[in-house]
Amino acid sequence: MKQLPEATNFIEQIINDELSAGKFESTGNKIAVRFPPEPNGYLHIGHIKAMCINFGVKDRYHGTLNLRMDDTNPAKEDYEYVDSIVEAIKWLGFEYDKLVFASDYYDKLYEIAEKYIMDGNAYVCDLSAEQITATRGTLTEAGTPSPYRNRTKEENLKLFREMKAGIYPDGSKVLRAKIDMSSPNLNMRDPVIYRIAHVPHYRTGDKWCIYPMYDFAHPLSDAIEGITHSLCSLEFENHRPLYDWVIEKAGFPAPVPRQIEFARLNITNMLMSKRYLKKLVDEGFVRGWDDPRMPTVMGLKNRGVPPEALKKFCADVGVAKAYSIVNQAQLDSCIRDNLNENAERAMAVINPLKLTITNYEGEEELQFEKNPAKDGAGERPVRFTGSVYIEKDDFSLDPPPKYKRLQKGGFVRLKAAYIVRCDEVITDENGQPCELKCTYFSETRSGSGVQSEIKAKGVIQWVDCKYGRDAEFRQYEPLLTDEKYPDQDYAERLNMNSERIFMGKAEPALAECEDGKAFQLMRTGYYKKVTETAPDGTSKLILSEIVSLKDNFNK
RNA sequence: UGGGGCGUCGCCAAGCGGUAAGGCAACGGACUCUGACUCCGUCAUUCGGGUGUUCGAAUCACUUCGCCCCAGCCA
Repeated sequence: MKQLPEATNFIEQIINDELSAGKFESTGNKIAVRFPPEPNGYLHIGHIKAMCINFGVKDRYHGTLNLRMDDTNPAKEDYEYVDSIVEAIKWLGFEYDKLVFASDYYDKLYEIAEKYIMDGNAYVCDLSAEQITATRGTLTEAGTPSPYRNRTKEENLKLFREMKAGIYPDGSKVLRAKIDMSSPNLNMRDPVIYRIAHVPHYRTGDKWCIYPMYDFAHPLSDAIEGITHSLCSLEFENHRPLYDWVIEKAGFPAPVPRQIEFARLNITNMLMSKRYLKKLVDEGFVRGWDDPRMPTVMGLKNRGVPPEALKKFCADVGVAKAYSIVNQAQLDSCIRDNLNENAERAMAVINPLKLTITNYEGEEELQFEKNPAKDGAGERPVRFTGSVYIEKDDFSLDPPPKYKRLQKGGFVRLKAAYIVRCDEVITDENGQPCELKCTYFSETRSGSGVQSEIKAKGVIQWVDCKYGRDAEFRQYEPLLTDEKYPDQDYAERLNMNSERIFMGKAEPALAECEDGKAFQLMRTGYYKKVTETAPDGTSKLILSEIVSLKDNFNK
């Protein structure tokens, strides 16, 4: 036996233990997992954790992973979602072995259901949904057996075939597993395993009018595919006895798949339930499932978050069984960390304030370092004419203690250019500064290496008035702080500006680079550049926020 | 109330009877043509509480408290 990989979480530890105990010797010690989303919505960051766990096991053990569409509820599922799921996984860079569908197994599942009937493990029940609920008992009281529980195999088989043939209306009959109506586990009290639904399925059309339930289809799909480990979230713990029962009664040979549960991902300020995400889309609070404010994979992608940052985040967060809510700061940190390495630096001002150098004439080309965090990133030219826009925040009429940027009579360095002194502040009718008149010191030219008497504590970014371009800045607020908020607060929060738009100035380099590229705007944050072309052919430069820079301005 | 789980630093999380890893956050300090980054340092005598077993416990036993999940013909 080859050496086992070092386990990075409790699931891998279990697998290692099983491997060393020889559990999978009969199947060549092959580990097989699956990722089983239901194609009824878009994948979100919570799914990324599940994928990291599953693909992680696949990679560590050189096993296989099936991407399985868990499509057993025709009322909710569609190709739109399967396409989006495949696209999301591809973007994340995960590679699965096979794309399969639970609906591929409908025939086999049906056969197994007939076997259950012949083995006396299932029966057709005529009780209504309400009656089934009423006779299921409570947490403390046993359920009462259905009057149809002891139908003969022949009768059950005939009825089940008739259900399949479509002669009964929706809800009139179901196939139930015959287990134990007094089990303390409600899932074992004769759960429904097949229901009638005269609803066309997006893949099988109207071939079927009876559909298997999750508790029946999922374990059997796992068994059919030879899955060794079926990893799912904590809420399925109560289903595990049923999972095992279903496979056992179907008669699959060992080794049989084992279900292992882990805690799902929660992040502060991030909505992680399909129900609410769908509400945001349906009620028009966002532009779609892939809106950059959405925690969906495609939303994150559009936001400009690198997939590697998401994987790093999942690795950092780990896998355990304890309920947890991770601070969003942890995600942001992973995103910044990645972008710090990979994003070029650029200058852009969101709230422009004009700064005119009174003693500068002509124009010149200066060099701007592309990325000081990355060796060999090099420099690129920036044009400078002595008339620039700076960020309003980078000037203060009434500077707090330790203020390092520009104030009247003070000095500051224009990044990659010169140190300037503010001589005069021109204010508007409200007393707000609208233009600064400054003096520059030629010996302080960036990169000149000249030692000057003139010193500046701060360095600020700027955009040249002549060469700068108009740009639209989009910044985002969390859509919701907690999905458990009552609906009232929820609506209020949605009404606040989750997307703020500013018109500002950006240096030409930003307009000229390729779309989708991430930049760090000096002192501001990481932004993704996109160009939007209007129907009339005019295009606008948009810089949308990925994550803001950490700032210690107030220390 | 029955059953199934979980409780280790502000937030995640290692630990598996031999004397509390790591990450995020925070806080000092250095560096800096980004108040970013980087770098150095600080940050659990204690593992929900109690009681036992043991030379020795976060790890075992008992007990107690708290939180989560389950009564869909959803997954």
